[in-house]
Amino acid sequence: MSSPISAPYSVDSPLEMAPPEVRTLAERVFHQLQSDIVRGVLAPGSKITEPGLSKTYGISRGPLREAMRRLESHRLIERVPHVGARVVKLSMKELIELFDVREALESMAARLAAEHMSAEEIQGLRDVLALHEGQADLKRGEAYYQREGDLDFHYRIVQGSHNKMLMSLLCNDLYYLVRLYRTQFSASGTRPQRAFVEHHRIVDAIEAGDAELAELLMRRHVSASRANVADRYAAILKQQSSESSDLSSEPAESSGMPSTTCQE
Amino acid sequence: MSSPISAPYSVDSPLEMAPPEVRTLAERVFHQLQSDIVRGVLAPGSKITEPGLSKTYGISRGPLREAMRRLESHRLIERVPHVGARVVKLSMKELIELFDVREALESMAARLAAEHMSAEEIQGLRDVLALHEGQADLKRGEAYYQREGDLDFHYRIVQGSHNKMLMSLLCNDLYYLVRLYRTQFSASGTRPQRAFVEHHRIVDAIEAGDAELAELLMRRHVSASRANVADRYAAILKQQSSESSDLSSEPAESSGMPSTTCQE
DNA sequence: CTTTTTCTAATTGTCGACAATTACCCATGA
DNA sequence: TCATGGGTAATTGTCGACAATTAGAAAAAG
Repeated sequence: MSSPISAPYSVDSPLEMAPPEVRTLAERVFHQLQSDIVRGVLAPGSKITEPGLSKTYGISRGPLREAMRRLESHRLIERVPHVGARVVKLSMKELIELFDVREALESMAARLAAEHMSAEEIQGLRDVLALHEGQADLKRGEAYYQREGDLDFHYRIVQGSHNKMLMSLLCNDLYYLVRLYRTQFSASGTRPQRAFVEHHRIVDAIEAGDAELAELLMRRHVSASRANVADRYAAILKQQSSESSDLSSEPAESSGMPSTTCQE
Repeated sequence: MSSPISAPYSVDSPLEMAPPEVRTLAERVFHQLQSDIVRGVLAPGSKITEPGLSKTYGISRGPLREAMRRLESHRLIERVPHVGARVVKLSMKELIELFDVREALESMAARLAAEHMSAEEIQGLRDVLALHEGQADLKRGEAYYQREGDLDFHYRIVQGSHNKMLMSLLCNDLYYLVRLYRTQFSASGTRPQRAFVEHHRIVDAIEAGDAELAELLMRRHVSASRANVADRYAAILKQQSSESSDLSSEPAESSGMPSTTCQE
């Protein structure tokens, strides 16, 4: 059913990697749904119903509910008891918050990476960067490869931190959210080129073992990315409001469904 | 069944707060299990079986599995397909990692709290601190109230950050883990007194709106706490190894059950 | 006595059906 | 015309039973 998307690049990219061992139905449908949400097949804010998905994927509601529970804990869908679930739709405020958390966590990852990354890991990082730029030069596939390549870069640095707690938080909880928003707002203008430079500077700092510099550069890098995304979001929001002056982009407060409940 | 533990202090503590609205069986058993694990009723590393819990709590396996899924995503239990689940048991390395992540996240929370906390919230913080110290002076209940009070303090600062993503990560994912380890290693020596002082300094910085200072002080505070915990852990580990020289405290690598899988 | 193999029992994964709650539509009234 | 009430349909929550997989013990071979 879910044929693993054979990535056109083969530096064993951690993204879209064929799920290690999908031995249970619940896991399979979980990965399928995760992919569908992240790639925009299931639009943000759209309501998803158990009988519907049950028929769509041809499985019973049991495994499906487990998959949905996992999606909920990964913040990809939002559920309210006895009502239903819908694909998460980040408001601009929440998007900023996500990047703020990323800034704190990834700058820490960069510092640890500078301290703990092995020569092989650093070489792998450079390979990703080279591949990444090569495809960007070709100007083919536009922003797609750039986006995935960028995420690959961050992914590897987090892995290089050798901190499993950090890896779990960033790779499992936050990156899928980042990829979700990226289906909507891709980097624009001169941002990609500058991101390239920043990536190289970060790797240089890591290779030199300069933890402080790596941390600082990563902090700036994520911060710049946040500013870019905020601009894009504001622009789109402005465009939408000029078309129809409703405030449908902030359903968190008005509707009865809280976007993120802290005390459950 | 699970009578909400009526806390002896009543500044509407966010911990042990009666679950807002437990309308579904799965939620109830989730909170019950969460409490049992955190309080040590279910020992770390002990295996938990679905039929067993099903009989214990008198419910079917359906809601139970949902509760276990949620516990898994909150890192309180670890599951492997077709094998079973067991209560998480943090190794020293993982404990350090947890505190490292806390340091990055909570220092960020302190900075944001200094920027966004209202006068009422700050007053609430001071109340918690006063209550906290009053009970410590009484020397009654020993470390228990101190621990919960400390967590209350951190909890409120995170809330004061007004960053829902941060609140979710810290309050839902990490604090329960912190509480779990605290059932094993309570603060020792002169650490509680110094923690008091540090708490006050942090609140002072927040009240003064000094974001940078608040961030720095919180970073040091968590770092000091980590050092204390590491010492305690090492001491206990040494004691255990002198009793019986097996290496049972590091089951993550040897056994087939990985402690934290990043790419699932 | 050790090692391998097989078998049994227990546990997990999956399914379909029923009960409980909610949302929506329509009728009735002011 | 709008608000309010009830009723119906759909969705979610829960349960028990069956199938698939694994762990452990017992038995057989070396």
